[in-house]
Amino acid sequence: MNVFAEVEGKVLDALAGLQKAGALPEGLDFSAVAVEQPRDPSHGDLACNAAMVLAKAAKAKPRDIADKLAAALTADPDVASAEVAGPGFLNLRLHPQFWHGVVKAIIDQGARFGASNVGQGAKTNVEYVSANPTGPMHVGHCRGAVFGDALANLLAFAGYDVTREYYINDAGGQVDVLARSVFLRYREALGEEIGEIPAGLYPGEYLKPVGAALAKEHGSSLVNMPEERWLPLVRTFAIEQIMPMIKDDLAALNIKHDIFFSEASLTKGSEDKVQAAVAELRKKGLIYEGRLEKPKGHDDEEWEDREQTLFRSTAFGDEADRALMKADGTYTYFAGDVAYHYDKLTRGFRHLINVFGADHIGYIPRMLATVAAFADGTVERDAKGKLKHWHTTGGTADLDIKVVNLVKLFKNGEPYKMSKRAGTFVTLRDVVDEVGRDPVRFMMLYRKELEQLDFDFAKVTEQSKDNPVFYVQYAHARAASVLRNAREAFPDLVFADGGTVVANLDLLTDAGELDLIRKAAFYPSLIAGAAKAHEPHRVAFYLYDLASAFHGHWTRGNDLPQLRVIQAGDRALTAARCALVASLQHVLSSGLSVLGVGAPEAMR
RNA sequence: GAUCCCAUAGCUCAGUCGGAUAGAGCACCUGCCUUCUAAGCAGGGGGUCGCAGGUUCGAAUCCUGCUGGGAUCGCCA
Repeated sequence: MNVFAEVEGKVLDALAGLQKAGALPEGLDFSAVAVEQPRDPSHGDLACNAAMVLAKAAKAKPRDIADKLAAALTADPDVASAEVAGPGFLNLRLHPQFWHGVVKAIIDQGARFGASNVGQGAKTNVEYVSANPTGPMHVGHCRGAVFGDALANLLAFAGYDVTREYYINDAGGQVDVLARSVFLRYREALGEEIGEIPAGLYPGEYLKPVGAALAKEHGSSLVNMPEERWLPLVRTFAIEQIMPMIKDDLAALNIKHDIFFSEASLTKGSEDKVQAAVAELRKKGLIYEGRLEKPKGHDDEEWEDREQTLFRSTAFGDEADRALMKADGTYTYFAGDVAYHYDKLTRGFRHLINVFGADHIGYIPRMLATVAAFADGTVERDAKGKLKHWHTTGGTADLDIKVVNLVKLFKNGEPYKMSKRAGTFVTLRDVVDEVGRDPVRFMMLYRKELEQLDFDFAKVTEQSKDNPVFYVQYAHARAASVLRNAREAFPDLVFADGGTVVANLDLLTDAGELDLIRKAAFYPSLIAGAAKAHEPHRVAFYLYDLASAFHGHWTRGNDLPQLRVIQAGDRALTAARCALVASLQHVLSSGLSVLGVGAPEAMR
């Protein structure tokens, strides 16, 4: 049940009626007609902009249209009043019974309340984390991981068919460095004195067990092999050892991907997927042999001007065409990504979402170009040819690139500097272990993803109203607590029977109670809007607002005992209020689960 | 050099598809605990939405040009 959609339906019906009666011309575009929550409660429960957006096309004054619309809507049994205000707003008030119906719907639908079908089951791929498999995850990966996961939850809840995917960069130079580092630890494990780890190799202690495991499996058989023989072997072994570490780190954040896609697999086996993808682009006339200009702003002594295989990404708003082959004849990283995205498209995904760190912003235009090229879509540009958005439109599939900004670490307000050398390198696991999964997840989402985020180790574990995580979880626990107490006061209290409310909700007459219902009723629209915009942070802010309204109403019961949920002498009223509290608890719990944050029954 | 992001209260930030008198938290001031969890709540002061134009019934929101802060640039992944 989405009250906004429902009331919008009433408005559209009324408009159609006016057209039939000749009060409005035929052929009007109603797509801009919207029903929304007015900011000022004195403007009613819901407001509609129909008269203003239709005035021009209908060649009528907004207030005249609004007057006719108001008259038509007043006839609706759910509508208590319809008033015209301001430049032509239509302010609607609905009967309490309508709002009571929302409580019934929430309890009836339970965890499904808020779920929608805006996604229409469209196959959607969310690629996130994709950290290099060279060691445990560090704190820098945290925000993208949580964001991607919450976005995937949100989209699934809104009716998209979501696949969570991780692209393993297991083919480039970095994994060769990993293999050499592990080989050193392998020799160490066999008793060799290896001394200081040479510059350019990974010094981390976490590679010691990997080296030891390698020694256990192969004994000393690799020691005298030439590097070209042991390297591929050790590389595969190391990645097989490290990916479980990464999966463990993700599990600590409650993150589980459906697919781990190996970059190396693109060129392994019988068919070369990179070649196939490039051939596809060539068919579209987007591959050519040519030269690139030397990049500016770099002291690049190794720059070599040569003819090379290029992808014409400038056709889609990129600032330069992009190389697909290195001088040594191997593919560039980008070529692999081209093939990877081609693969995603051939797997039938309609929507692709990539979560990038802010340090990869420069990579965005070429990825948009790649997907637009394969899917015959477009990348919107302004009059000067510059990129307007970070998503493609049209075609058989689209790509949206979400960029998460930096997280600045603090401890008690003091910047917490990370340094590998000083030993204050912070792993993701360190953070989760120190503050817990819920605070990490909630705080990472309590900010628009593109904004920088301050994360204070001390503040996020504070048990006070200054900590939004605690504040929202406390509201849920408080709801659970009052329901427990109500059952104690009335041991056989029943407010709902198998999802059907049996309490008499007509007893919910207090303005604060109705306001809480109105806020809860917004949840389905909030989910749909956040999902369409790919913005999970809206859910976090909504939950904070809802929690705040609940705490406020609760405390009013201090001064006005007649507002308290549990009324010792009045079983029917207690039951009705318990139904309201239970519905709020459902919404809080649902929103928290979209964010991947726990909803505790008690805070102690 | 080029490109991108950001700019809203003293601070940290929300602001739904362009909607009415721009919101919240912190901090500051004033109140509320023999009470269903005060781990909380209510009230108050605080604004040139960076600047200048434009679009329109209406702009924090869209367009153009500036200013300030941050990031990125490769045959690296």
